[in-house]
Amino acid sequence: MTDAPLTPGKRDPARRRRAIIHAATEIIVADGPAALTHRAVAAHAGVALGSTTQYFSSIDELREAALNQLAEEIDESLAAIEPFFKTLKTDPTDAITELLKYLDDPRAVHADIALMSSGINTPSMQALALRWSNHLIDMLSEHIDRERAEAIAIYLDGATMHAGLRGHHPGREAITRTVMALAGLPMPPTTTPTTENVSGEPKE
Amino acid sequence: MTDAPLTPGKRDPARRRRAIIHAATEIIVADGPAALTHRAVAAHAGVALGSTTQYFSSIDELREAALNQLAEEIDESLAAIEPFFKTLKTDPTDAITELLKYLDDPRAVHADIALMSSGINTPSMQALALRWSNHLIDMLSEHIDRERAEAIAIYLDGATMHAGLRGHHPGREAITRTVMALAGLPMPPTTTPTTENVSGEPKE
DNA sequence: AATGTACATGTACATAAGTACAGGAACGGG
DNA sequence: CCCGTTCCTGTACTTATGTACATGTACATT
Repeated sequence: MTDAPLTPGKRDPARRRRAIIHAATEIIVADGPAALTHRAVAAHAGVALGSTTQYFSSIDELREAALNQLAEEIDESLAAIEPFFKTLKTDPTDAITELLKYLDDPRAVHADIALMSSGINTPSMQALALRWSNHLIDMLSEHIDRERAEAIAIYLDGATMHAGLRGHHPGREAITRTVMALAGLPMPPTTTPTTENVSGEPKE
Repeated sequence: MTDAPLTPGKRDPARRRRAIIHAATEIIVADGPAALTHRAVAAHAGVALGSTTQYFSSIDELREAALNQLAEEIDESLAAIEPFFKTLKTDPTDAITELLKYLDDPRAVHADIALMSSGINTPSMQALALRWSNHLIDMLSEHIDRERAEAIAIYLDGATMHAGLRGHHPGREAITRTVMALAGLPMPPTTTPTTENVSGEPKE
């Protein structure tokens, strides 16, 4: 379970395997699933080329293992967010704070995008790509109806893509208003007055 | 401008170039930007390998040309949708119908996803990936305020990813309700009674 | 018809990547 | 200390791909 660097030559299959998968996730997060090569993983993990082929019967299996790892991480983040949805209706502040943590985390954002990209072009990865989305919908469905839960999940997927592309998200206020609108809930009273525009007319 | 198959050996640079770009777009749409190879393009376009290297100084330039073509197509679809946004506030039916045409078109959906994927991992493609999103936001901003326009654009990006992954979109009714909620507008009166759930409580 | 130019084709070569494997090193048990 | 097993390493081979280029072909010009 330690994260110390591997000693070359030393026998430690479990840790070596983890180091290889971890290096693979970093490459995928940085450059996308298509950029994964044995040699890049070996260089990044500090192991010999042969080690990257020993634990996985093909590069596709290695990629799959790395994507599974990323999906796992996302699932854990999601589980950590879940409790905060309980107060979504009364005060969404905490739930939004947790969502922002995710959108502010480049690794999480790019991991999610890598999963979606994989699911698009690799049928066997579709289920994995949809896992976190389905999980989120299920969690939200405990508190709001399913159609709205799906709408919020879809919006957050879009927000993920935008965050990945633009390097930033729409901001706490905008996201709060959007999620509340999708949840069919009124905005909670705020201490600082909001510049809400109820009419929907353009401002300028 | 004709689309008839190319005659091998015949000299027709302009059409050949278009055929190559078109073949490249089909490969990108089908298997993603990373799957593009000169040989795949040559086979798909029915031209010699050498022809695919003649018009573009590198495979990256060919990919870029193909992605530009796809962005062009999306821009045109978007321009076709624009007029229908004028009645968004009074009756969104037509606008939603146009959006559904896009979400129901696998080529358009996968083209959009390919652009986003490229923008994620290739900085020089970011601007292109954001073009249609920005265009849509500008169009919507003519009728609703900018924050809501952005929210709708982000939701539609998410809907695009979902459509690509699941093979279907949430459905006309759900999309209509979602877009209206994001626009800050009430649902228009319907002939068939809607099963609207104003409270936001889960149904079951 | 002759001919030069621009285009098209296929081959050839260099590089990169996946994979196999032979040899060596570490570790556990005698 | 010896030895067998398991793991680690690096090299070598095969295939795929990008790219260069020599050759061939169509077509415009004369």
